[in-house]
Amino acid sequence: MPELPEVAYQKLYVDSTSLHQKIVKVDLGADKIFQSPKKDFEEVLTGNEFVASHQIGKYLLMELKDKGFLVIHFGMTGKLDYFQHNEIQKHAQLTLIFENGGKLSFVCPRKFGKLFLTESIGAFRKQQNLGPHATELKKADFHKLFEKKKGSVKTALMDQSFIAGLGNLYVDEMLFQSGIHPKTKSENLNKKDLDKMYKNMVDILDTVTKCKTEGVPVPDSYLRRHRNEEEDCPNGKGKIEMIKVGGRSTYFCPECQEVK
DNA sequence: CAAGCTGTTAGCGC
DNA sequence: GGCGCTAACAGCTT
Repeated sequence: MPELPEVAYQKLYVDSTSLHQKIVKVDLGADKIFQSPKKDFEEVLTGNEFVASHQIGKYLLMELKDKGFLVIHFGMTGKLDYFQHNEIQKHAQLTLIFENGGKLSFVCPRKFGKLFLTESIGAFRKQQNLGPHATELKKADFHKLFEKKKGSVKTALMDQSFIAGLGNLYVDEMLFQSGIHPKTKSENLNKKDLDKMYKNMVDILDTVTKCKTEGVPVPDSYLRRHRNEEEDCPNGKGKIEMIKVGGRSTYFCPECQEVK
């Protein structure tokens, strides 16, 4: 589920289903999900209610009426499920039962997700060493960030302490749309490259979030739709190739994305 | 059946 | 300390 646009979608989902309802019961799943003792989650959440939610990068912070936040990191396969019936999904790791009979599960089959309790957003951001949220980053600050950055541009963009919210899929998309080879060294990027990357980052995150909430696919011009080796590049010439960068499968078009 | 996957972390080497 | 690489985590899909 989880890069910035998907988490933004989960935020809307939870805002529209689960705010301002008293939690009457808490069911807890696998130990490894919980970053504080499980009994703390039970104590803090029981009788409490969500009043708002916030997002930093790939983290969703649910603000509690009686102080603090429940923080969700979705891992690779986490998602929220709000329901009224009695069948709890198979891999639910946390289920909250509200006073009105509604229930909210954090479902996470691969158990790469994490749940935290924290007192403040600032403290949590610091603790996790999170960089600026990608869609709140100003153009000038984006340029500034790259002044001191070395190594491959793809690795830089994936680094959550550098910029929070980008992952494998949308970093590939940004670089594709910007015509930049993923192995390009950050120090070799010029002003124009950075301008393009910034514009495309904002565009892509915005467009994908909209598509997600409207339930429509992303544009066919997106690499996302053609992320297979040997597939034709949506720009017309070239075939998509796969290489490893920073240990992650990286798709790009050798015709559109030159090495610098 | 083996390999790959939207994410993160630890450990190693340079 | 920074950067690159690997393995590990766990379950489902191809």
